[in-house]
Parts: sequence; structure tokens; C-alpha cells
Amino acid sequence: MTTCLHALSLPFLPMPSSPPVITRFAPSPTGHLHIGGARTALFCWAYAKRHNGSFLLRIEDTDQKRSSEAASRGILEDLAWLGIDWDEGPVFKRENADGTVNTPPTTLGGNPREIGSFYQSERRDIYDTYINWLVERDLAYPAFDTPEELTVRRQLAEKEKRTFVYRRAADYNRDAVLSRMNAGEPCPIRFKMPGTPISFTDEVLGEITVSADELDDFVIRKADGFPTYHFAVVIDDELMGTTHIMRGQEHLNNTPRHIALMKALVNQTTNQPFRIPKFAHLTVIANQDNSKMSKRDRDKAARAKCRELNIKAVTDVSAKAGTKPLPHFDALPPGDFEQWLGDKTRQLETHALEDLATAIGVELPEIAVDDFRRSGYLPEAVLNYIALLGWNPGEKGPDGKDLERFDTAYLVEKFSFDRVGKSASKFDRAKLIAFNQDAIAKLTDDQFLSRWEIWATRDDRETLGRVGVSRLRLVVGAIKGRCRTLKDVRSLVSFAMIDDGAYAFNAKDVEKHLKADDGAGFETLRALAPKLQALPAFDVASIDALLDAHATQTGLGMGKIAQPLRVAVTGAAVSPPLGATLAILGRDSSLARIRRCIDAQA
RNA sequence: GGCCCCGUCGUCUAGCCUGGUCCAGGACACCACCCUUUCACGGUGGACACGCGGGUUCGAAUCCCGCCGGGGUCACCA
Repeated sequence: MTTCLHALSLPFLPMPSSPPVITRFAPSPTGHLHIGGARTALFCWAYAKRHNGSFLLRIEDTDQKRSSEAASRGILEDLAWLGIDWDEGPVFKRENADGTVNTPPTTLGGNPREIGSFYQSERRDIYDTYINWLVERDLAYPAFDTPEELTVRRQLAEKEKRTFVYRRAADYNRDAVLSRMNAGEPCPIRFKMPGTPISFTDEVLGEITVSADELDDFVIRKADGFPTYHFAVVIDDELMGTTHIMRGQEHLNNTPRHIALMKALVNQTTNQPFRIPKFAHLTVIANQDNSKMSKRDRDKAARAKCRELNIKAVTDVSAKAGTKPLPHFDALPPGDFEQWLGDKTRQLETHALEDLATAIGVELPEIAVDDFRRSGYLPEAVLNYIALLGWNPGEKGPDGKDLERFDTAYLVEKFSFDRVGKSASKFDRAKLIAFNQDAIAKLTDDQFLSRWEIWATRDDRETLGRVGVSRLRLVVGAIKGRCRTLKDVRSLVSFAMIDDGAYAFNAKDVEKHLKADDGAGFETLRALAPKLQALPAFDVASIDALLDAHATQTGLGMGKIAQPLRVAVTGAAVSPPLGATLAILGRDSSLARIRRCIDAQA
């Protein structure tokens, strides 16, 4: 009550009674941000925003072997691209603000509460302090079993159909073990599990109980001196004030261990017991075939295609590639590719894999956020789609239908745990594409052009160079509505990327639209060419008007006029609206192409 | 295999807590038709689901039990 009165009398001070919501996303930097991780981050972000709290980012790089700085940076970029801004965490300067959803601060992260570093590898002295504290009280202890011994015991347990649960040996000699440790012999430290069952309430799954005999004396510090995930996560969440932990369901079974640790520990600064945050475990996102979505799926797809094409060696790939350059693939160490072919657990270097994919003509499935970015998806579409994977607002839109299309502002306004689903969901690319197509259609022409330019600068330099933004602007109205992804611009304007004398004619289309009726199509071309030549302005509107007028004068149907022209200038019967098609080619190219068609095909 | 979690159209899901308004609603994909200078967009319509078996009840997608199915996890990875 006192607090309330205080709050009333001092309205400019925050209420001290209810601590602010603090959520965190804590990826391990072993690669680009996985789409499932992005959903977790999104929900953490939305929950913090919803409650005017703070969303922090922490890099869990306690695995020296697998973590890399490049991966850390990549994850920051991925989150920033999505528009999931972190209030605290590694500092990141944003570029290309126009490519993201939210109007953003240009600098993300920071350390306003002085709780960093946000890299666990830089916090080892903190973990050691707590570990020593536990060891002194015999709540944790050094263990000198070799990995080999443990493997043997595990296998034995498996043979006897028991679960292997590590327990401190009955004849454990604390003094002896401690002196070995103090003498500097490397060894892992294990936490001594209290022999009691542990229950907690998961915000999405409900009541969870794990019995004592399922819980082992798990390792909290590895022999290399680094804490394990289990330990570092508990210490950091306390020290950083995390109030709500959202994470993947693969951590559900770890939660009792973490809670046991929390109950054993005391915050050395405040001298208070660790606070136990709320937990929310999110279901996994799977492929259509129910397999877990994994980075390896990309290798799998490429390997399958190789088998289909009977590719057995690097030379077979070069043969398929023809003149296409494969710089990264060619840079692979000798024998690497052949080994990869035969080993399902191997992954090819990212860019080499992409070279391979273009060479053999296979689409790699997008798995990481960055894959989606490079495939030409818009962040707002990705965000909307993944938000719906496991959460829904349970609301009808103005049209009376279930509301599905929304932005992050709406998510923030509505997000709550009780509408997060409990069942695993499959990733449906077709639906994502539909969302993306709609998101693109909603862009203004200028926005579209600007988004495309940013994207193409990184991912389609060829189209950017050969067509360019200024020519694309001529036909943006016609192109935009046909793009499922930004990548589609390329195929939509591909006819304009080939030299006037080099595009191929589709025989069937030539037959149907030009040669039929004793070459009526060619007559149309001959009649139209001088009119196009004489047109004062060669833009979409003028061309369309000319075509209309010609149709009226001749009494021919539009189909009889447009299709021959289309085949003449593009080689086939499919292209953007004809006015746009001619406009992007320009007058000279259009006429040259018509002439070439008459000469070559008549 | 032990433990934990989950189970509504092909897919994402609404409905389940607080049984009847549900012979189950929406979205994506699919099919048909319409519009149309091609392709697409758009419009209209269609097909498609409560895993199975018991119970409780006048009445169950909704409550209870069993079975089956799927997933997760059992590391000095996270």
C-alpha cells in the first residue's frame, strides 16, 4: 500500500514494487539465426514491449569449439534485419534502415544497467565465484571420471534398459578430490542434485513435474574451465534480472535442473536467494515431413540432386555448370566435395553449397533468417508468418474472418502466453510466399524500388547492373504485383537482360501467334513497326494507346495484336503487360527485335 | 527403451477452460468458373478435419480413462 501511495505522490518515479519485465534471447553463435530462434526472439521481444519492459540479447559462447565471432555478428545482423531491436546487449550499428520493418534506433544494444558483458565467454570470473561458493558448501563437487569411464557406464545402463543418471559415488572422498583439484588437475565440477522432485508451472504447457530419480548430478563447469550452458544461463538470468524465460521446448527437460540450481544459489551482491523466473517453452518448428528444420536440410537437398544427376566428382559438377562461374565451389579443398557426397553428417561451406546449387539447378530450402533474406523475402512477411506459427490473436478482422495479417505493433499490443499453442507446427513455405506476395503488393512503387535496390545490391548484382533501378521504374507498376519475392524481378525482366540478337524463339508460340492464318501475325508486326517508330513518347501509356488505336482501326482483337508483338520482342507468349515490356526495352531495342523476328522467322 | 510434452481439413489454426448456438469457422495450398492482350492479380463457388475405443451426460470436438500416433530429451553441446 505504501508503495502505491508513493507512486501516486511521486508520479515520475517507477513503482518499485513490481520489477519491470525483462526477457532475453540467448543464442549460441554457431551459425546464422535459425527461423525457429527468430520466432523465440520475436515472442521475447513482443512480451517485453507489451509490458514496457526490456529485451536483452546475450551471446552464449561457452562452447569454445563451436562458437565463432562471425556467427555472433551474423545473428545480430539477422535480428536487426527483422526489426527485433534489443534494448540491452552487444552494440550494433544498423545500416540500411530502409530494408527493415520498424523505424529504428541506428544503434542497438548497450549496457545501461551495467550488467554486461553480454558475451558469456567474458564472464568466466563471475561464474567461478559462484562455483567456488557452491563447492565450499559441498553443493557442487569436482569429479574425476574420464569420458571413457562415463561412456562405459552409459552403455551398461543402456544394455540394462535403465536411464543413466550420474550420482556421486558412495565412497566419494571429498578431501582427496578437493586436493586434486586444488593441485590444478583439470576436472569438471558437478552440481549435487537434491533428492527431491521438482515442479514448476510453464506459462504455455502448464504444470510440469520431474521426479528426483530422473535428475542427475550434472556438470556445471567443464574441464576446460568454461561453465556449461546450464550454469551460465542461471547465473546470468539472475544477474541480469530476467523475469521471463522463453525458449525452445528442447530445454523443457533442463528446466528442473536450472530451478534446482536457482534454489541453491544466493546472489552475492544482494545477498538474496536467486529469483525464479517464469518459464514459457515454445514448440519446435518442423519440416513438412516432420523432420526437424535443420541447416543440414540444405546439404541434404543438394546431395539428393547430385544422386539424381549421377554426380560423383567435382568434374561432373563443372560439366553441369557449363560457363557459370563457381568461385567458392572451386575453392574447396581437393576431395572435400567427394567426401561430402558420401557423408550425410557433413556440411559444405555455405557459399560453395550455393555455387553447387546453381550449377546443378536445385533450390535450397531456406532455414536460417538470412536464407529468407537472400531469397527475397520481406522482414514484415517473415515476422507475420512466424508469429502465426504457434500464436494467434483469436480475433476477427473487420471482414468477419479470423485475423491473420498483422504487423509487429499489433503483435506487441496483443501478445500473451495463453494464446501460444502447445502442439508442434510445420513450416509451410507456400503460406509464407503468399504473405510475402501480399507484403510486396502493399509497398508503394518507391518503397518497392528502394527495397529491391538494397536487396539486389547484395544478392542480384547482375540484374541491378543490366536493367538497373531507373529502367525498372518504368515498369514497376506492372512488375510489383507479380513478384512473390524480390528475387522474382529477375525472371520477370529476364527478357530485357539478353542482347537483342540473342534471345531464343519458342517454336510453339511462333507457330501459334505468328505463322498461323498465313502469317497474319507478321502482317501485324509490319504494320506496327512504323507506328512505333513514329510514336512521340515511348512510354507505357503511349504504347498502350497506340495498340488500342490500332485494334480499333483494323478491327482485330487485342489478342491478335498483342501476342504477335510479345512473341517478337521476347521470344515467347509470356511477359509483363505489353506496354511495360516494350517500354523497358526502349524504342531501339523493340524495333530491332521486331525486325529480327520478321527476318528470322517469316 | 526411461522420462517429459503434444494430437481439429494436406498445412497453420479458431472453437475446448465455462459441454448444446459446430452435420465444426478462417487462412494457405488445391479444383472449377468469371474477369483478362499472355502470365499474374482480383472475384465467385467447390472439395477437404474433430486419431481410435470406452465412459460421464438428455446432449461431447469440448469432461474422465485407456489405446494408438507424433515430437522432445537422456553430453565435460546449447
